Amino acid sequence: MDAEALRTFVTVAETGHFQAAADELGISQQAVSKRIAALERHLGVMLLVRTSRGSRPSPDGQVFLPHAKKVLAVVEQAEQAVRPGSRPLRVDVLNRRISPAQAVHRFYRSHPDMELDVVTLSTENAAQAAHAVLEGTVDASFRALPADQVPAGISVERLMDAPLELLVGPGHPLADAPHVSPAELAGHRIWIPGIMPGTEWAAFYRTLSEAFGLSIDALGPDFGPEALMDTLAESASLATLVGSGDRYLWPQAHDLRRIPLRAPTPVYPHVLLFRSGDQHPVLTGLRDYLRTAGPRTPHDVWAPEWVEAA
Amino acid sequence: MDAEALRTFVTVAETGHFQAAADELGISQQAVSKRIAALERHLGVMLLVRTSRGSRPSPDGQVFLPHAKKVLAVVEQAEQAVRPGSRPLRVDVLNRRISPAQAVHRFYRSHPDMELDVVTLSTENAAQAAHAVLEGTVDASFRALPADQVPAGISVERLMDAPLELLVGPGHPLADAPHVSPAELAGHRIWIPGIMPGTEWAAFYRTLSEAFGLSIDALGPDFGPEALMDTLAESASLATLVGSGDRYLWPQAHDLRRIPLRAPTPVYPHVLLFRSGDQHPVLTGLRDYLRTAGPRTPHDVWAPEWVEAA
DNA sequence: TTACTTCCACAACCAAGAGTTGTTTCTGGT
DNA sequence: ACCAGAAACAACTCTTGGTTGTGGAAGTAA
Repeated sequence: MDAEALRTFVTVAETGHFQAAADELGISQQAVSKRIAALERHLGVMLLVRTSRGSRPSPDGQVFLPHAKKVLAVVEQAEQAVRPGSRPLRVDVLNRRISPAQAVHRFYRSHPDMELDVVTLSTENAAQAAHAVLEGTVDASFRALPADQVPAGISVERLMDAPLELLVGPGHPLADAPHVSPAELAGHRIWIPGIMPGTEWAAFYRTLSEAFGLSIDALGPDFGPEALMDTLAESASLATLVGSGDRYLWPQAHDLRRIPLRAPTPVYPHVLLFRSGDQHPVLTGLRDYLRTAGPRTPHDVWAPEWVEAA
Repeated sequence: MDAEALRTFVTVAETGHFQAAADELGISQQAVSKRIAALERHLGVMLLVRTSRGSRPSPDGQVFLPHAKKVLAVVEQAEQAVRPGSRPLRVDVLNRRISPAQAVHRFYRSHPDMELDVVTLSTENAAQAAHAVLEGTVDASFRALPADQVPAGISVERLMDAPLELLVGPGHPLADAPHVSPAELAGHRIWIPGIMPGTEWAAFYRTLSEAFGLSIDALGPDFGPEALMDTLAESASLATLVGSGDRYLWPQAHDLRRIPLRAPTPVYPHVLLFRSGDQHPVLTGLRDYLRTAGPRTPHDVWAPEWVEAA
């Protein structure tokens, strides 16, 4: 029992002619004849009375007609329920303060009709996030997934390189530097509490420290960004790294300084993961937006080799 | 969008395994895989999450699952609505007194579960009744249709030969004869009021009268069977012909006599018309019943040559 | 009647689809 | 490292649904 057969029967019943139904459906009269014959054979009853001036439903056809319409309506509802774009796009971000979340927010403000939800998966690492995308728990996820860990069925697009900035208190030796190079950071203590082993951002900071000979300290409990900033503000030697687009609320209150890194500029490569072939219009809209209207990446950037090339 | 595809999806969702669904549906695992893939391609979304321990519905699949079940239920209702046997069989008879109506009545009494309606079409003749059958207005009709007038799509089965009997009043010369041959009726006036030209029974009586040299008088208005019997009872010369199984209520009250015709026995050949391939169980039941348990036809019968042979 | 038109079914053909078996890949458990 | 289970992929066959061309039945007009 095929929906097209039912649609054909309904069309013939409504037009009264096989040829008219064929025109409406864009097929030949003979195809209509075959479809009707197959449907009648399947049901075991004659649905249409053929005359030399057209066709009309037989008594059984009159009984069947409303049922056929009902089936078509229910089928339409079923397709509508899962049509790509019928529900908001679910985008996963590591946390709501980092630059991808800000970019998604900008996208939403400029496209209010594009429905989306920003969620934060409690996944261990990028590979697990990729699985969540694959399973449909979320539709897309901003991660820094190593290129050789991209599972089948997942597409990646490196849409945002977030330049790193040094965050220091007013007593720090670099507090008034207009910018600083990664190599100049060697010897300074960089403290990033709360790094969880096995995550892709742990791997990012490890690769970064190895590339420039930095000492990045991940020890100590993570009491949250406020405690971190309190500590930074009072310390003359501690510093931390943040993304230039990250949204921290109170740096001004502590007189903290953001010092851009240059020559080269280390960037955190935010890669968008999504199901290959996903046709959700908000997904394509978001990708287009970030590709064109996203923040401009400076020249002379550094990123781990293991991320997918742009 | 095929019902089988939906059924496959529902089965996989319920069993959790492609192979289990394949077993349940009686197809191969690969066929299930193809059906699901085609459905997902049609809808544009992924419905099932494949793992190494089976499959479960994705978020979109969970949304789609109840819709799929709904479609299947509505399809089942639609098929049920026109399933052969789901409505009473409509059988047309010339009128409710003649022997086919009586036989159908006996069939119904011995098979109370076989639902049927006995109707009387106001059609002109057998050819029009055949059209009514073809169009589904009725499912079957007892007629005496000439073999060369059977339209395409109509099957015929000669199920009942109704022997004719002479109906006379007590004063008629043949009133006390145990039986009479058609040839002996030559010279007697046989009066059958209400014969309508163009009907197949008019043709029957014409053929009969020509075959045996009878004078069958069709003149005069038809005041109904009661008036006919009144007239017969009072006449010493008038006679009429009735089927042996016909049900006339008051012959005894008028002291009318039924004289069987023999050597040969003229029979009215009641042929059942029905749509070729009609699978209505009551139709097959009725045909079986009449073929086996119907009234026995005497030897040495006469019938018009133009009816279909048994 | 005879032609002509309309409407649908049938026949032959062709490409796409749906089924099959055999094989591969992936994953999780031992 | 190996093995077992699950689903996908590949190659093939055969059915199906589409096409074009044609034919038959019924109404219509000359």
